[in-house]
Amino acid sequence: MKKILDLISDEMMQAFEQAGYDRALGRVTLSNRPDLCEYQCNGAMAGAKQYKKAPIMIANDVAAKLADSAVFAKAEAVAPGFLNLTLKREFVGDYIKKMRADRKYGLEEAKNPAKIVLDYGGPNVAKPLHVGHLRSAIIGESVKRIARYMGHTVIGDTHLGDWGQPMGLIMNELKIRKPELVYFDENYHGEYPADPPFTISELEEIYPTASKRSKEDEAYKADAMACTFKLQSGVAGYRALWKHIIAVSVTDLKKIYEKLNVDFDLWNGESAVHDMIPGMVEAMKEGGYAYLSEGALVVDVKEETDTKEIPPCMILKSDGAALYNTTDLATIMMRMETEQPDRIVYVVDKRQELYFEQVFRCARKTKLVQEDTELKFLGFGTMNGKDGKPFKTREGGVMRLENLIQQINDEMLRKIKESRETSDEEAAATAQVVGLAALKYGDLSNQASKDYIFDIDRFTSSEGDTGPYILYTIVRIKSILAKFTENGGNVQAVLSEIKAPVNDSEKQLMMELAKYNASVEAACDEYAPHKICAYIYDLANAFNHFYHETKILAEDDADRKAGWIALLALTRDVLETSIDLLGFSAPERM
RNA sequence: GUUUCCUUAGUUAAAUGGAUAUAACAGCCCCCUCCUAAGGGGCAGUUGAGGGUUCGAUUCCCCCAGGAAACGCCA
Repeated sequence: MKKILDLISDEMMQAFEQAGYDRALGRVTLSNRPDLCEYQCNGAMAGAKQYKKAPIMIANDVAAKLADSAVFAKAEAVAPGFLNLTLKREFVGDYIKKMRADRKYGLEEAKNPAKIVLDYGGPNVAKPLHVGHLRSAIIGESVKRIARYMGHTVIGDTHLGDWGQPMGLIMNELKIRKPELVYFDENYHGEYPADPPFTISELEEIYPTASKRSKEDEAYKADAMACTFKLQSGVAGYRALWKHIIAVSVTDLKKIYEKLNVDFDLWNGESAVHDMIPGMVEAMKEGGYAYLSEGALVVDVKEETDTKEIPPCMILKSDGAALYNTTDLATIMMRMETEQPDRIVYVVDKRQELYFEQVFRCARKTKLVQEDTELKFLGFGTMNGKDGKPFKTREGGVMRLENLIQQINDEMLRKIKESRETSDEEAAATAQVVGLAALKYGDLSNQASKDYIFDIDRFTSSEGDTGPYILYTIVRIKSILAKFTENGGNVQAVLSEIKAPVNDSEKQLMMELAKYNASVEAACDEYAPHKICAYIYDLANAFNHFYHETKILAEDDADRKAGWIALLALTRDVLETSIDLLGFSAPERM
């Protein structure tokens, strides 16, 4: 279905053409002055020079052609040359009626669906998720859902950190604590136990302890490196132990991601590409791309158009070991082999932008990807505390994601109990649903690339531009529809009864609904979930305004009432589809 | 030091080069015999400084001030 703005523009362009002007001038935009008109066209001013004519004269010529337009109730030329437009009620009602009948509410899927690998999440094995992982998860999940809804094929890969030094540290510490474990007996050749020799909480305690000690104790560090080496070279006991670490961690990670309503198609870790590294490095050497510099193996990625110095991309450290770059490049290689994506998108902290620029250039130069494979860095800003500095616990430490979620839920629960009589059970369930919306909306409503301030009071408030406000609006609609059903009405039966709007707030609501397809499309093209947030906030506002001015269930005219019920159902459907794209949902009551 | 990004109301955030810069929160004032007042309506308050391009600049260019980040063996 065409976007409403395109339909309006078509009508305007035709008028420009009929009046003897370039039709390209007839592009219409949303009004900047809602007090004066609904839509506007500034083409007359743009064309003034070309036609050596006062803008107002051009605008008058065009307006004359629109006198009996089927689209515009009013099209007037205003000084210095604006064309102020008001839509016909029938035109708006008709558009919404068609939108209702459309499977995706008027949204057209992408003409060239792409296969996209989306790299987000980035958790590390044996380390609890902390607030730093939050944005990647939330933004990535939403980008994934939006792109899929637009018809693209998206593969979400968490790119687990499961291979490097941390693994060696854990194993070494474990060896010290429990040397009797069979995994450390290199003469053992039997089956290894199926149950892990540690719990997740032990694991989470072991890593920081080991990490700290390795910084103070050289011998300890050397032992840990030896463990890393044994793992990477395939010593059976170490591999078996490592598998336990992964299994225990991933189970725990999945639990928390589930709480966030985030899931991945692939749990490939850095380990998955380990075996590809030697071949890849060799190919880079043979291709004449990689050379030794200061002892390390690097690939130059400078380009003539650079305004800044881009350091070469390091492939191997001077001790010959692989590093982050190496695994990322190998991961690109693997993805190209297994998935052949058109696009690989990384949802990563924006501070890594230069690093990824190097990796992308290196991948391109060494032909790991095809020329038309798009590599996209989607950097996000930091979540800050109220002091404007990166978010910390009161003690100054890193806050675990679990605790953050719990804080939001507790606050939500407190608010629910304060405002309404409910059973403890229902209140707790509602608090979870609304809490997640508060958290996600609070994050996603900001431009991903910007830093933002995490403010629990603001996010959980139902006043203003917040998740709870959106949910409350949906719940209100559901409540009316439920009452309608209770009184013997049938919502399904009246869905197609949408009519031309009879009052202003109804028309406003319809015009907001009509922007749905354009909003989702823009959000997808620009990887910008915040555009969907802005859209549903406007829509919720338009609905609440309409709600206050209109007594829906008390309406005597059955026809009119049916139309309103249909409008409500559509509003609910659009809102619920939208929040699903953002990665949260609404309760039945709150 | 070099480079990049940012600077909008008291605060947090919006605005393909268009009119009187848009909202929210906080502040002040109204509205529940009425479908959830977790709502609605109203008042007041803003583009860091200076140049330039343009009929028109928050937006593009230059410069200054303030902030953040990145800058080869961490990820």
